[in-house]
Amino acid sequence: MLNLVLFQKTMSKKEDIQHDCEHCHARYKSIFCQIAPDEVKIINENKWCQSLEKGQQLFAEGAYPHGIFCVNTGKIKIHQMGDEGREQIVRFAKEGDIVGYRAMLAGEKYSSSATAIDTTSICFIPKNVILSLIEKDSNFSIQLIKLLSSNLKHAEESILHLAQKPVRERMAESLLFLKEMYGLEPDGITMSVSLSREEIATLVGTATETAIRLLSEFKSKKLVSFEGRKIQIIDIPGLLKVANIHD
Amino acid sequence: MLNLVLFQKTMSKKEDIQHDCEHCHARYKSIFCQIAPDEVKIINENKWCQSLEKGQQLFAEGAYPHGIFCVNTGKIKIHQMGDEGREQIVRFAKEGDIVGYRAMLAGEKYSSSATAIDTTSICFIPKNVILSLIEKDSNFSIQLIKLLSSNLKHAEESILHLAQKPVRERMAESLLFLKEMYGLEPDGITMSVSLSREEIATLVGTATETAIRLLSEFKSKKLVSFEGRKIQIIDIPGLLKVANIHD
DNA sequence: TTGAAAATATGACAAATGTCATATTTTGAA
DNA sequence: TTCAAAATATGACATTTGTCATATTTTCAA
Repeated sequence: MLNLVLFQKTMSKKEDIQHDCEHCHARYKSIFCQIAPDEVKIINENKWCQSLEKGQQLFAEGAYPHGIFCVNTGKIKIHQMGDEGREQIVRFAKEGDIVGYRAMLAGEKYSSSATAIDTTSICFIPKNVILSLIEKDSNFSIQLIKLLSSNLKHAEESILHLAQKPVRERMAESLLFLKEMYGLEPDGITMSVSLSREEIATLVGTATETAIRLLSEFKSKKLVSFEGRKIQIIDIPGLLKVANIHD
Repeated sequence: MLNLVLFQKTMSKKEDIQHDCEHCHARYKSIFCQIAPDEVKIINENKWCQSLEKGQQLFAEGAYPHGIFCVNTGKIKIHQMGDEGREQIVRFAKEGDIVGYRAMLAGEKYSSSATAIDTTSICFIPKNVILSLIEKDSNFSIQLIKLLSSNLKHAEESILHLAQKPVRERMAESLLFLKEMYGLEPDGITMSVSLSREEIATLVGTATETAIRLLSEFKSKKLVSFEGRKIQIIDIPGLLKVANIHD
């Protein structure tokens, strides 16, 4: 227990507010949506909340996981470092998503890093709490299994697309994906997520210059418009066509 | 039950031998290695064994899963169809591996197809048996979770490599991967798995001609040698170097 | 505000990879 | 065995994509 207290002290900052899991809006959207009230209470008593500024790292490749993170509000990117020191984004997380669970469940070091791409509030839930929940609640296990299955499906789709689709198609697809993932601002066209050209490039799997050129091309073709990092989705059918997505 | 009997009749062929799960060599290597004897009995009574010739398809993208397949002996490729009708291999399975579980657990249609790449013997285990096992045995759930985690880790590594490594590096890496996955023949150098150049290309994520050229290059550099589809691994340190793999 | 650093943009070019055409070899069925 | 079809191999070339150089713009701290 002493360890945990020390750990919490290290992680906490003055501004961090400890939320109440029972009424947590993020929990209803998460894998914890169906667990018993008793279990919610246990999580509530053992969890630890933390705020992250945009750009702040949650965990790093190679470190050992001590629990999982549940995103309360905000946006997280999961990324890996390639040979030439070039980052590759492999997944995103938003409200209700959990992060850092793959390595913890496998009992391995993190194979990816996680970094906030917006102001983010997360809760940390210690490993022993999760493991005992798996033991007690088979429905929770099924939620976890479905989550992993969904991630695996998306990852295998990415493999297919990286191997076979040209960069232009992947760029259009990535823009549509970001729109689905994080939605639009109240104006109905501006994407809620704001990424640098370099980050977009590492998501698409291309050079930063190529990403910039393609975005400019899409702008001139009136598929999107942008002012700096604020990107507006103008022509969804057009983007679907460029992405070579039909049905 | 009638449905199941009909299904089994459709799947079975005269030559198919019904193995005994209790002493199954493949089970010891599988996610079923730790389950209780009672559960083994239930699986044994409900499973159905089937033989597949090289090239025979086990299931197809878009179909609905009714259970999972456990590989007894042989080799299976998991592949997806791309836009231009080009196949992409996303995973392999061997003795003790289970196949077709991702879609079944997620309650979705298959997102990939599975095809034997060698004479293969598999056992089919109905969905209800697996689901009740998850419910009863949390240790089994953990095995499943670890399996999915491992697949996800490999998939995300593939994403990184497809996005960032040149084809030559990926080819060397794929050859080393196949050697690890399926091992070598008794001579200690010939790879046990036999794939067409086209299949190797769809694993590496490149054009068939490029795959052929790279293999010829590796042969001339004495990294490998081959006679048709029988590939010998000659220089492992050399291949590791070409693959840009260090530590 | 101002200036340096970072991010974005664009051109010119190089390199990697894919495509097409066409041999050559291998395979498998008649 | 024999022949046609499929697989493998190779050259020539086109295309895509990446790299490098260099502007231009934006950002942010002093």
